[in-house]
Amino acid sequence: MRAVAVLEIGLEAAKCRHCAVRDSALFAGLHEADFRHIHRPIQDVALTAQHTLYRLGERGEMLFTLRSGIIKLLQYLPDGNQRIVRLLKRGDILGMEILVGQPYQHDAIALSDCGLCAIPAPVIEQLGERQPRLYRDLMARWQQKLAEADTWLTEFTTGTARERIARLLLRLTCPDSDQALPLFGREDLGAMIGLTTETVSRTIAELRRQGVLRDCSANTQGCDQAMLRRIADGEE
Amino acid sequence: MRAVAVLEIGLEAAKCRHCAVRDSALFAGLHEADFRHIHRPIQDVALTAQHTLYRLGERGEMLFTLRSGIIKLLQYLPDGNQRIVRLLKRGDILGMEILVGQPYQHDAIALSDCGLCAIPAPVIEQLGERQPRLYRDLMARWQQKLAEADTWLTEFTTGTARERIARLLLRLTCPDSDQALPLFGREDLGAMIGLTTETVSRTIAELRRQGVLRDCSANTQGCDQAMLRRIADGEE
DNA sequence: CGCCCAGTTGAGGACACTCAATAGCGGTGG
DNA sequence: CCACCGCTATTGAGTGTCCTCAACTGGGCG
Repeated sequence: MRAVAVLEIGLEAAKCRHCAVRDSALFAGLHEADFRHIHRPIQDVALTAQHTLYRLGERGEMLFTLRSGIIKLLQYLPDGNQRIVRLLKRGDILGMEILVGQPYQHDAIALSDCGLCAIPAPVIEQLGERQPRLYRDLMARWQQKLAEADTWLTEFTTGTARERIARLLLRLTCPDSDQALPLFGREDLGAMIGLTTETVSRTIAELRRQGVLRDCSANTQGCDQAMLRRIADGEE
Repeated sequence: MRAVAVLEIGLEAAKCRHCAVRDSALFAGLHEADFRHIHRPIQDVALTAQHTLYRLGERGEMLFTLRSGIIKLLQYLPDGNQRIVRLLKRGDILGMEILVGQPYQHDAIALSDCGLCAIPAPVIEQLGERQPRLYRDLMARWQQKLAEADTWLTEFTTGTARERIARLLLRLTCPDSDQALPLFGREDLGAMIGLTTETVSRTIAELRRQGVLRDCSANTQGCDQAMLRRIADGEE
């Protein structure tokens, strides 16, 4: 399923100044004057759930800021199995590898409907010359992604299925900081923590029976965070 | 075991020009003139096997270039178990997180005797102002580490013990590109791929019985790379 | 010589995987 | 409107792999 659903709408760069995610986004540190030096269009992209933004190995010249929605980054094993190596959420950047001359390193697929900004790499390079601070921000982003990757590795590949799922649910809940969490497909959940869909399904069903999870709405679950934390730490 | 074995020898920065790993190291892109602007000492550090270079959570101001030896980066699970998230080899940089104001993110422990250069963070910042290219190199390094982390995740957390160990052995062999590979302790091997020491031991013993591995010298093994590759891909 | 540590091997059991059948939900077309 | 289809989630039974606990081996070193 290719990115047929990508809508492209040319935008004045000036709009970035008032972007909903400007503070958390790449341009947070820029001054008003800097925006005048953006000479190539930054495009608005809408990506519907299940569609692909880019594929592993493609050479592109765009990087993306995620304004809304959730995107998964996929890698593949020799045997064809796939593994989700990261989730991206509001404010995150995708495709930074373009800046250092590499092709995209993953398949990027929307888990929900998404809104993004597509930024041509040359724009970043131009801005970087006037505002070296942009490079520091970029380095900080890379470092953050690296730290996340390390945590992902330690948390989601060790311990029992029950522990891993508890950790995953906690991590999916935190961003909103309340107790609601959207449940993705069992297959996706499995691909994040290295378990089969059946095991994920069984474990989640059991958590529900024990009252740790409660149905809220269609795809949302309420959860007992304290209990999840105990399970995650192997105390239960 | 703290870094009691660290020997520090003040060096003239000028020596970096003739460093054994200069081409592959951080300063590869610098010109002769740039070296005159290094005003703080870059120190030579020797770290013996099993000793700690820095610990998770410490605030330091040094980053390090690894000239020789191998270093493991460790993270911990809530239950106290540890996981090796990355291996560093000749030419790699440790502690880059210092540059973006973070404390060290891992325990860094030598797997073999190591030689390093300790570079104060301010030196990088000074050089970066005259040579923006340094920032690009740093970004490329971060990206490379991130790609490695993703591969590590996909290769070493999926499939049977046999497959994972084959993949690990291949990855440990490749750097030297011949067929010799140093075998670390079983416990370390297990911490890299999420298996117990017993399972690692059993699997390696079996590979030896099948002739895929042969004893060479004390800690070195010869291996049948073609066979390992078949096993790694799940064909055997 | 005997201790200590790392690696090896064994037996038993728990856990997650595989294969397979069933249930629930939404959409489509008669 | 309802029957049918396809897809996902759930559940079950049986098996295999890996973990746990424990004993044994062999080399290095005091």
